[in-house]
Amino acid sequence: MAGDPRAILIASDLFTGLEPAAAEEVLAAATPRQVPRGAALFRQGEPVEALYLIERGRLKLSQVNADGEEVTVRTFGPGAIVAGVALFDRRNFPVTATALTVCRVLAWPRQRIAELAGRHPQLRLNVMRTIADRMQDSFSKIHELATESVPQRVARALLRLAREQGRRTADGILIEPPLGRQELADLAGTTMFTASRLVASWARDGILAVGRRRFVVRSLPRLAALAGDSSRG
Amino acid sequence: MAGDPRAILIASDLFTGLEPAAAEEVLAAATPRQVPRGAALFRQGEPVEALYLIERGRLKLSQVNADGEEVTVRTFGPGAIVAGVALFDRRNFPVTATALTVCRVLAWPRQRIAELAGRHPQLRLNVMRTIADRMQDSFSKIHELATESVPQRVARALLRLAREQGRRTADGILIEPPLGRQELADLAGTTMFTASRLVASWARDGILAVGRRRFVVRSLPRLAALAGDSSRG
DNA sequence: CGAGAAGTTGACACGAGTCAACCTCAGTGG
DNA sequence: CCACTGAGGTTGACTCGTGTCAACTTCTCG
Repeated sequence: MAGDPRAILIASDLFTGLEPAAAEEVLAAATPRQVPRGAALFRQGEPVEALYLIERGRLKLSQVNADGEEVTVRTFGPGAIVAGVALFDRRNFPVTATALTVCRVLAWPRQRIAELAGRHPQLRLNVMRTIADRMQDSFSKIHELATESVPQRVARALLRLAREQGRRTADGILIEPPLGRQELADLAGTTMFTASRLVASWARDGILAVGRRRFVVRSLPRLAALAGDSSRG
Repeated sequence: MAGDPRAILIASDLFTGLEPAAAEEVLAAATPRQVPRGAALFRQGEPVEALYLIERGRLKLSQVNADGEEVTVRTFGPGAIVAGVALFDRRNFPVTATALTVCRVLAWPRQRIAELAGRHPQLRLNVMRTIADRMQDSFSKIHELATESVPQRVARALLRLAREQGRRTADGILIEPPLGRQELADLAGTTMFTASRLVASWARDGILAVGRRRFVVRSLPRLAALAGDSSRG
C-alpha cells in the first residue's frame, strides 16, 4: 500500500526508460538488506556476488593498501547503483563499501541480474551508463588529486556533500549525516589536522558554521569559489 | 596472405573466447586509421563515435582542466581497446587520446560495434571486461596519487613503462618509445624539475642509465623497491 | 652553424604532514 | 545533580618534500 518508497526506487537511474511492468519485475527480484552504521556491505578483494541499489542511507567506497592507508573514492546516497560490474564479469571488488549511516539496500544476485538484463536491454543500458558515470568520476578525482591544492579539495568535498545531501535550514545548508573531521579529511585525501584548520578558518570567514560532527554551509557561492578558480589559497 | 599482423590482433583482449569465424567478421568490419605522432585520436568533450583497437604504436589518455593543466591518466600500447564506452552509450569522451608515437588503430563506428555485440555476446563481454579493468586502474591511480610520494610515483611510472614496453638490451631494459622528462612527469603527476632530479639521482645510484628522451632500467628490483615499500624516500 | 628544444642545477618559498599538548563536550553511572 | 571519562576537535611548533623560477648547458635538427 505504501507506494511511496517504491516510487522513490523506481525513480532511480536503474529503472529509467524501463516499462512499469518490467520495473516491477526487476524490483520484485531484489532482496532487501540492512547494513548497520560502520559495517561493510562488501570488502575489497571479495568476489562480486550481487548488484546493489541504495534505498536509504549513505555508503562510502574506499580503498586500502597493504600499509592500511585508506582513501575514500567517493560516497553514495539513495538511488545509487553499486557494484555495476556484477552484471558482466566474475571478478573481485576493487574497493570496500562501508555504511556511513544505517543503510537499507536492495540486492540482486549476479545470476539473477544478468538474466534480467538479458531480457530487458534497457536495464543493461542503465547499469552501463552508471558505470560510465563512475568512470568519469574517477577521472575527475584523479585530476583533482593531481592538480588541486588541499583547500580546494576540502572545499570541493564539502560542496559535493552540501549539494547531494544538504538540508536547507534557517542558518544555511546543513550537511545531513553527521560528519567528523577525520571523515572529511578522508574524502579530501588529507589529514584531520589540516581539515580542522581549514574549516576553522572558513568558519571565521563566515563561510561555514561548524560544530562537533556538524557542518552548515552559510555561503555556497563562496565555498564554490574556494573549490574552483581560486588562484592559490 | 600476411597472416601475421592479423594473428596479433586476434590475440587481443577484444577477441578472446570468440570463435575464429566471428573474430574474422568483427575484424573485417573495422576500418584502419593512421595517427601521426602528437596528433589526437579523439579529444575530451567530443562525442564518442567509435571503438578503437590499437594495432601499432602508443597512445596516452589525458585530462585537461579549464586552466590547461594536463594529467596523463595512462598510456596504452598494441592490443588495447580504447573508448569502450562506445558500445553502450552516446556520450562524450572524458579524456583526450594523443599519439605518443605514430599509431595505427582499427576503428569500429558506434552503430557497427553495437550491432556486432548484439550478435556476439562474447564480444560485448570482452569490451566490458576491459572497462572493468580500466575502472580498477583508475582506483589504483587514485590511491597512488593520494598516498604515495612523488619518488614512488615516478618509480612506478618507469616500472610500468619498462614492463609494458621495455626492450631487453645489453645495458638493461630500454624504454622503447623515446620519453621526455616532461612526459614522465605528466605520468607521475609531478613537475619536470622534480622528475629530472629524481632520475638523475637514480642514475648516480646505478639504477638507471639516462639520456635525452631515453631511459634504461639497469636494476628492475631496485626500481621496484623505490616504487613499492620504501619507508619514505 | 644557428636556433630552439630538452634537460640540469641551485636558491628559495611555502604548503601540508607530524607530533604533542590541550580543550570541551556528550554520555554514563553513582 | 555532579564527577568522570573518552571521543572528537583545536592549536602551536617544527620539519620536509616539492613546486617555482632563473640561469645555464647540451644536444638535435634543418
